[in-house]
Amino acid sequence: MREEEEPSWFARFDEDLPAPDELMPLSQSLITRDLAAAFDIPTTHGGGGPLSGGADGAGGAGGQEMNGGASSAAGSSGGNGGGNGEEPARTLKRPRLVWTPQLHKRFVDAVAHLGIKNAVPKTIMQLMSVDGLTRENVASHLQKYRLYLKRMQGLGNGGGGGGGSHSSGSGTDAATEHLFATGPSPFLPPGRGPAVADPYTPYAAMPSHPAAHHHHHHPQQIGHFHHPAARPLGHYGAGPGGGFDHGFLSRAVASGAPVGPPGMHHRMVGGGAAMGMMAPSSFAEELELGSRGGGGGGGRRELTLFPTSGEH
DNA sequence: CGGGAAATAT
DNA sequence: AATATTTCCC
Repeated sequence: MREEEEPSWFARFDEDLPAPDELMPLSQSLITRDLAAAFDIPTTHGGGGPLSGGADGAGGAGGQEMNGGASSAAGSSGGNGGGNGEEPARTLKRPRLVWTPQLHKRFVDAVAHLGIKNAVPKTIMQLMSVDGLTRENVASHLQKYRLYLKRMQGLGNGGGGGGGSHSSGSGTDAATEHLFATGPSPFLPPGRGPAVADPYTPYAAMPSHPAAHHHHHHPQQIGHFHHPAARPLGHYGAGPGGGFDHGFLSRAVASGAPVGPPGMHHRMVGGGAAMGMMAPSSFAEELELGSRGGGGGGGRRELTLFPTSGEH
C-alpha cells in the first residue's frame, strides 16, 4: 500500500530553496570579462577550489568543442565574406550547451514547481533564471526530459521477453510519476496529507511563488547579461572505480562574439507586457550521484543524467 | 509568437 | 552512440 511516499516532494522547495549558493555562482560564473575569453577556460573559478572535480583541465577530454572564433561570418559587420556557399555559418555556431547535472536538476526542479502544466520552455527558462539559457535550449532539453519520463512510465516492462534477467522494476520514482500527475504547485499543507481534491488548480496565469514575498534583497540580475563568454568544460568524472564528482559550475552559453569587442548581443525578449516576472527563487541543488562502487550496498540503480539509453 | 517534434551536427 | 543544436510545423 503506498499512498504517500514522498510528502516532501516539493515541500523541500520551501525549505531547500534558499540556496543562493548555487544560484549565485551561476551568475557569477560570468567570469570577470575577457579574462576568460582571452585566455581559454578559466572556468575553474578560483573561488572554490575544492570542487574542481576532475574534469577541469582537461583539455582534451571532451574534445568536442569548438570555440568560436569564427564569428567571422556572423556577422556583425557585414562583412560577410561571402561566401562560401555552403554552410559555413551553420557549423560554426555557438558552443554546445553543457547540461550539467546541476543545471539539469535545476531544470527538473523548475518543471516540478511549475508542474507539467506550466512546464513550458518559456516558463522554465524564466524560472530557472539562468542567464544565457534560451528557449530553444530548454525546449530541447524538455523533450529529452519528457522522453525520459515516458520511458519509465510507459514502458517499464522489461521483460519481455524472455529472458530473463531483466528486472524491470519500475524503478520509476514516485516523484517522476507525481511530476506528471501533479498539476502546478499544490503546496501541501504541513502535516496534512495531500488533499488533492480538484484536479484543476485554481491558477489563473502565472504561478505565484510563496517565497516571493520574503526578503527582497537580492539583486537578482536576470535579464541582463554581461559577457557571455564561457565555454563548457569537460564532463563529469568518470566513474568506474574512482568516484569523484560533484561540484562543478554550470554556466555555459556564449554569444556570437567570442573574442571580440564588446559587441553584446541581446537575446531574449523583453517583452512585453504580459510578462510578469516571477521572483527567481533559488533552487535546492543536491548532487546525487549514485556512485556505485562496488557494491555498495545500496540499491540504487539508475541515474546517469537521463538514461536516455537504457540499453542498446 | 510559442511550443512541440524531427532532423542534423558534433 | 549519445547529446545538443537547429529547423520546421502546428
